[in-house]
Amino acid sequence: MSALARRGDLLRLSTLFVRTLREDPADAEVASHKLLIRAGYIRRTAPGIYTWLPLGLRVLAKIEAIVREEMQAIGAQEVHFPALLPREPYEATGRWTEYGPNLFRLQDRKRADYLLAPTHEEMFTLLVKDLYSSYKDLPLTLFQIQTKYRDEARPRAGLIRGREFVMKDSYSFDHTDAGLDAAYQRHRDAYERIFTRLGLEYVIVSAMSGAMGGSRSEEFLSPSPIGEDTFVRTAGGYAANVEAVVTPVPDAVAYDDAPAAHVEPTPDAGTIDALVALANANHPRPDRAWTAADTLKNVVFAVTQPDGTRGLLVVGVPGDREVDLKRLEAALAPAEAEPAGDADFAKHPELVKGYIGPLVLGPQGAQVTAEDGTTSSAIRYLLDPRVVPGTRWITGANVADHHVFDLVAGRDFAADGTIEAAEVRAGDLAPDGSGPVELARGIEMGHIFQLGRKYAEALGLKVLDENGKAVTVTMGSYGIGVTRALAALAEANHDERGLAWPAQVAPAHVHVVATGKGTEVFEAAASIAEGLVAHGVEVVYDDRPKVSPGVKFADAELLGVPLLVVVGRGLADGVVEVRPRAGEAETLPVADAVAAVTARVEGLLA
RNA sequence: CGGGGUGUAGCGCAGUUUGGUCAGCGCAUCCGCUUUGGGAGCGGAGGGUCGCAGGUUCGAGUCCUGUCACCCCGACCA
Repeated sequence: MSALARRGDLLRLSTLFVRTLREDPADAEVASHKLLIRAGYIRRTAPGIYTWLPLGLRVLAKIEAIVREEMQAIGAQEVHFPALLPREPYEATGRWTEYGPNLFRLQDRKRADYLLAPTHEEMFTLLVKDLYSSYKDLPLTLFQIQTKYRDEARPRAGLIRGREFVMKDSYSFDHTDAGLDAAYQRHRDAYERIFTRLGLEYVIVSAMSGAMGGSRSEEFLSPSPIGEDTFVRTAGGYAANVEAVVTPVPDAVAYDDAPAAHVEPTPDAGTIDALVALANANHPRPDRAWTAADTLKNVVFAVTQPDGTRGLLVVGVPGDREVDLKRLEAALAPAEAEPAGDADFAKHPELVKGYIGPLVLGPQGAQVTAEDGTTSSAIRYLLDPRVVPGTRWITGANVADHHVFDLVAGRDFAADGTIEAAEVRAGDLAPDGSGPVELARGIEMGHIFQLGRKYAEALGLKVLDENGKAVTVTMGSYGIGVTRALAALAEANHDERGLAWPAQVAPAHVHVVATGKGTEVFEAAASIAEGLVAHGVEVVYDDRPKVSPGVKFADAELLGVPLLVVVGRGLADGVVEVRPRAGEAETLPVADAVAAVTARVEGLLA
């Protein structure tokens, strides 16, 4: 069966609402942004907010159609919520406040609070609660393709990160964990089909479910240097967002022969570099030189919990690594962390800047007793997983200008736990044993995760099970950034001349150019264009009469329609040219043009 | 929120240091003629309260004060 419709669309450039620009817009940095503006697909309306012109809207609709088909294929049913929502449901889950300044808020004439939805978990949950009450109704998967609003602090890169964007979000509802697993896997498979059909290279990386409180979570990234996400992968198949990378834990080391810890004067060694230099000068190792990796760096952060309480956290990492704030926050979510300020240090005189060591931290430091009788460290101390028992360190002695040497983990100090906060570097070993990782960047186009019962609990979504007992429903949440996928497609499919869409999402299949003077070329070109349309092919026809060939070719390359048909000087010999957007031209007899080009289009869509 | 930068015609820019033929250039648009296989030529035309508000001055894109907006780099997310 042909992928073509019964009749295609004919877009005449003489009347199509488009104006191409010869120069890049000044405010665009990335290729997709520049080209989508230059080719007349979108126009900027406000920061991070874009108007869709006919060509852009056609591409968007094709992407949506593919997403919709594949969602329906896994049994998901489409619904559509308002983008404008009342405050109450978001109040119930705490997100009215938790979402913070990223939430677009407004009031109606009665001063009632509303919001422009950044995502619709609450609404889906409440809708199912409204209609369903039995396990027999489950499993259920609902989805919508909706415009979402987030008042991003910094919109960037055109469609890559906008304040208004189109997202497909779906939610699965099950009463068993096994059901959730199955729904998750169905979505994962569907996403693979979607991105394959879009003609987009993708990498599935494990992700942090973070604040959403789920268990399993993966992201679909389009590898691209302009992507905002950093991920790691190995030749052996491991792939993870840097935030989710797990550090392999080394074996514990025997320390029977380790000398006792000893404090040494280290004047002006407040930095790791200075410390290493000084250690090598004054306390050389017999076997090799000291390196930064022999030092234990203790970095102080202020951590703010969602309820507003603030406390100090010290993270201990090998001195050759920085603490990656993104990884730290991902590990601490939903709490937020920031480097400790002068005020924090002032409250804790035991923290001597540049000379902080484990002996005043965590279990070694002061303890506080909570109302319920449990005790915890006054200054929480978490270690990098590499700091295993038996490892020896040079680290701060908590006295200005002094460090302690041969401080042995497990013998001389302990911590309140470990944390994945150290930076990930190329060459680090993957946790699954598949070898060293490489780092790359990608555009996050999709995210699937097992939400669990968080929203169902908060909003009281329960069903009666086989025993007539009310059980809380478990949910999965699955998103695809539709407008972002369009931008990722533009990023992945362009050259210096313009866009180059895969046929499945291109605004049209064929771009017919009539060049030359005289009415014959235009009559022949129009006849071919109409013939193609009659066969179901979507055609852009450049019928502009007084436009030079150079302009027409340049516009064709800018617009990025996959096949170009040139009707011009060859007409005298009874031939026209066909050439792919990035490929060699070949000539065809005029009489065969419609059939041959139609066949090529069908080949591209297959 | 921290750092950097920019606001002059639909788009891209010059002019601001050194107040006074400074309201300009290219692209785009409109009219006429020519041109028609790689962003054409000639002639003509329309279009800007120089981000906004005060101030200095005989005179302000130009100097002063304030203010707003936007873009880029870092902390958040589809």
